[in-house]
Amino acid sequence: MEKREVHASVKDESLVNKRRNQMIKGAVTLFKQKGFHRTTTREIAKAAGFSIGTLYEYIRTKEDVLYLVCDSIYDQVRERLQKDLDTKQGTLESLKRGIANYFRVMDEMQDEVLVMYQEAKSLSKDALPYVLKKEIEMVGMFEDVINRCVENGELVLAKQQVQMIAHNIFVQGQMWGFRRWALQQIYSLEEYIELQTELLFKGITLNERG
Amino acid sequence: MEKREVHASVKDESLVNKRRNQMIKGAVTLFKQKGFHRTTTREIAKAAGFSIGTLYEYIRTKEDVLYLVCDSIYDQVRERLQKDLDTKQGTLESLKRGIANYFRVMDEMQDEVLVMYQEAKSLSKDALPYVLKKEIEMVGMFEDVINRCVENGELVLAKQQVQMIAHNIFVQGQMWGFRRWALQQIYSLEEYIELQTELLFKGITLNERG
Amino acid sequence: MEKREVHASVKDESLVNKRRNQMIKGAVTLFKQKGFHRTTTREIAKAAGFSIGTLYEYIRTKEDVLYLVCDSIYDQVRERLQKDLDTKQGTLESLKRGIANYFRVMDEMQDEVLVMYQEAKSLSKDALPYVLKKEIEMVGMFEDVINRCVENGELVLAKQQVQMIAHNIFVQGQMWGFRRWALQQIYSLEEYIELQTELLFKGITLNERG
Amino acid sequence: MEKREVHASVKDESLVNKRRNQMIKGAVTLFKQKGFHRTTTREIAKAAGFSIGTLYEYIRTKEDVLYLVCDSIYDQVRERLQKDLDTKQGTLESLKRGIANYFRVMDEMQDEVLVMYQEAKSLSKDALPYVLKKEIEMVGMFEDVINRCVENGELVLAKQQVQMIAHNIFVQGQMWGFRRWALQQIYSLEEYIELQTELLFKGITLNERG
DNA sequence: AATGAATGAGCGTTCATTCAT
DNA sequence: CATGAATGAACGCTCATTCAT
Repeated sequence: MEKREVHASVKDESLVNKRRNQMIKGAVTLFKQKGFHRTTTREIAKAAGFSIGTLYEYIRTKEDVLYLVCDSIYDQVRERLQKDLDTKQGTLESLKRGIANYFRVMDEMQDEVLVMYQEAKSLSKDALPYVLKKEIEMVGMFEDVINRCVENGELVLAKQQVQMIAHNIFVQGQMWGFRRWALQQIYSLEEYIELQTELLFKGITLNERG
Repeated sequence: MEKREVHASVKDESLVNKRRNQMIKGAVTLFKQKGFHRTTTREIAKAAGFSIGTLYEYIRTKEDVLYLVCDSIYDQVRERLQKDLDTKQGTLESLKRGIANYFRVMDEMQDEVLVMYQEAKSLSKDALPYVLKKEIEMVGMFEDVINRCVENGELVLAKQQVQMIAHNIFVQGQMWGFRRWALQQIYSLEEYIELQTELLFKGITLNERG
Repeated sequence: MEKREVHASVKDESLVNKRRNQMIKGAVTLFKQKGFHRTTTREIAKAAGFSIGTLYEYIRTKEDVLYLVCDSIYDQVRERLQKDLDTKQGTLESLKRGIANYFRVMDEMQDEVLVMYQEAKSLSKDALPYVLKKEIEMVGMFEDVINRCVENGELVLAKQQVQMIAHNIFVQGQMWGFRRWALQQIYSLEEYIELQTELLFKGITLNERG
Repeated sequence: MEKREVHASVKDESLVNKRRNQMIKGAVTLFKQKGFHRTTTREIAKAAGFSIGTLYEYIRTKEDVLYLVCDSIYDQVRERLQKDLDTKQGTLESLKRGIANYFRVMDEMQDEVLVMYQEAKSLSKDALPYVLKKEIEMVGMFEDVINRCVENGELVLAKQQVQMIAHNIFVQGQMWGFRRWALQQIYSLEEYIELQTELLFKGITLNERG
C-alpha cells in the first residue's frame, strides 16, 4: 500500500511532476475559496495555467485532483513535523517543543489543513485507505516521541494512554484552525500553545495538591 | 438573531413540521452516505416519502434542507445535554458525569454529528452565523459548569483556562465520532470516557509527584 | 361562431360571472406587469381573491384566463366605440369626431390593449378565429361610418380605399399605445389626434396646390 | 451604447458567428411557430444542429438567443433599407420609391418582423434600450428622406408632421405583415403599396377639390 | 504534448393541474 | 362550492469528460 498512483497520459515524468504541482497549487487556492464541489475542472486548469485538455493529460478524473491535493498537503505537514521530531531525544522538554512546533505548523498551514479535512470525505472509497494511513502515520510520530519519554522514565503511561495523548495533541492542532472563529479571537497562537501544554501536562486539578 | 426561518408554501404548521421531520430523517441518511453535494433533491424527496414537487412546498432551496438538518441535530444534541447539565451543582463529580454524558450522547449521535460538521461548511454565508451561534452556546454550557466549580472553590482556573477546557471537552466528544476508524478500535466508549477524564483532570505528569 | 364557451364546473351562472370578473380584473393587472407567460395561475387566483382550487372551478386551463381577458377587453373597447359611432350620420364632421373618440378610448385603455395584442398570440389555434372575428368587426365599424360618408356624397372612395382607410385609422389608434415610448414624448394626445386627422384628410402634398 | 455584447465561451470569432447564425436561423423558425416562451433551449439547439451543451458555449441565457434574433433581424432590415434610401436625392419620386421598397422588404421579411415585434417584449429591461434604439434609427431614416424633400421645397411640413409621417409609414409597413389575415386577402402587395402611397400623398378629401 | 469545441447526462427548480377533504 | 396539499413533467442551465486537430 504505497502511494496510490494517479494515471497520466504524458510519459515524461518530470513534466508530469511540474504540471501536477501547478495544478495542486491552483487547486488549493480554489478549494480554499469555494470547496471542491463548487470548483470546476476548467477553473482548476485555468488556475494551473493550462487548458482543460491538458489538465486531463495528467489526471483521469476530477477526484484525482483532490487526491493529489490531499496527498501533497499531507506530505508538506509530515515533512515539517519529521524535520523537528526526528531529532527529539525523548525528554519532556523536547516533547513540549515538538508540540509547540506542531501547533505552529498547523497555524501556518491552517487553510490547507482545513481544505484537506473538509474535502477528503469526497474521495472515493478506494482513495480513503491511503489517507487514513497518513493520518495514522502522523499520530504515530507523536506516539513515538511520547514512548521515548516513557522508555526514558520521564513519563509513566500505559500504551492506551500514550495513544490517547497522541490523538489529543493531534486534534488540538487541527482545532486551532477549525475553530479559529472562536479560539483565535480569545488567544494568540503562543497563548494557545502555552495553555494547551500546561493543561496537557498538569491537568485541571493540579492546583488542589500544589 | 433567533432561528432563521425557512419558508414553506404550506400553511398548516403541524403538517409543515411533520413533513420536515420526514425530510430531515431522509436527508440525514443520504448525507451520511454521499454527502450533501452528491445527494440530489429528488433523492431527498424520495427518501422523505413524497414527490419532488412536495419537497419544494416545504423549502425554497436545496440548502434549506441542509440548514434544517443542522438545526435539528443541534437541537437534539443541546436538548440532551441541557437535560443533564442544568441540574449540575458545580462539583467535580457532577462535571465528570456531565462529560461522560456528553461523550455518550456523541456516541449515540455520531452519524448525525459527522454529517453536520462535514456539511455545515456548504451553508451559505447567511446561514452560517446561526450555526456558529449554536456552537458557541454548546461550548458555553460546559463553560458554565466549570465556572460553577471555580466559584465553589473546587477548581482554581483563569477565565482563559476555563474556555480552553470547555473547547477541549467539546472537541474530544466530536473526536470520538470523527476518528472512530482509529479510536473505536482501541477503546470501548467507557474506556475512552475514563481515559479522557483522567487525562483532563490529572494531566500526564501527575505521576512525577505521585 | 358565437362566443367561444369556457367551461365552468360551477352551475350558478351569476356566480360564474362574478368570479370571472374578479379573475379578469386580477389577471389584467398581472399581465400588464409581467405578461401572460410569466404570470402563474396561483398569482391569478390570489389577485382574484380566491384559492387556486376555486380558480379551476371556473376555467379549464390557464389559457382560458387569457381568452376571457382578451374577450373582455374587446367587449369594453367595442362597447365604447359603438356608443359613439352608432349615432353618426355619415358626415365628415362626425367621422372626425369618431376618430378622435377612438383615439381617446385607445389612450385610456392602452394598457389593456397592449396586453391583448401582445398576448393574444399565445391563444391556441381554436381561440384565434374568435379573436380575429372581433378585430374584423371593429374595423368594420369604421368602414360603415366611412361608407355612409360615401353614400352621402361627402367622400368619393372606392371600396378598397375605404377598407384601407379603416385599417389605417384602426392601426393608428393602437400605435398611440404601442409606440408610446416615442409618440407620447413628442405629442400630447390632442396634438396626435389633430395631426393624424389632418394627414388623413389632406395628405402631405395638399399644400402644393393650396 | 453600441451593440450589447453576448458572451461566448468559444474564442474563435468566425466560429462564433457561424454557430450563432445557425442558432438564429433555427430560433426564428421555432419562434415563428410557437413563440419564444413555448420554445425550449433544447429545441433551439436541435434546430441549430448542435447539442444543448454547445448552445450554451455561445450564449449565456435563453434570452440571449432572443436578443441575437432581434438584433439580426433589425440589421437585415436596416441594411436593406439603407442600401436604397442612402442614394435618395430628396425628391417626391424618390420618397415614393423608398416607401415602396420598404413595403417590399417588409413583405419579404414578414415572418421575421412578426417574430421580432411579438417577442421583443420578453427581452429583459437591459436589452430593451438597444432594441428601441434601432427602432428610432429606422424611423429616423424615413425622417431624413422626408426632411430632404422639405429642404428641397418639394414638401412643406412642420417638424412634428415629418415625425408623424415617418412613424405612419413605418407602422404601415409592419401592418402588412401583422394584419396579413385581412390585408393580404384584399390586396396584392403592389395594390397595397399604391393605395397607401396615394392616401399618404393625397389624403381622402383631395378628390373633392380635384 | 497541447488545445478547446463538443457532448449530454444530470441537476435544482417551477408550476399547471388534480382531487380528497 | 371552496380549499390547498400533492404531483411530476418539463424547464433552463452546468460541467466533467472526450477527441479531432
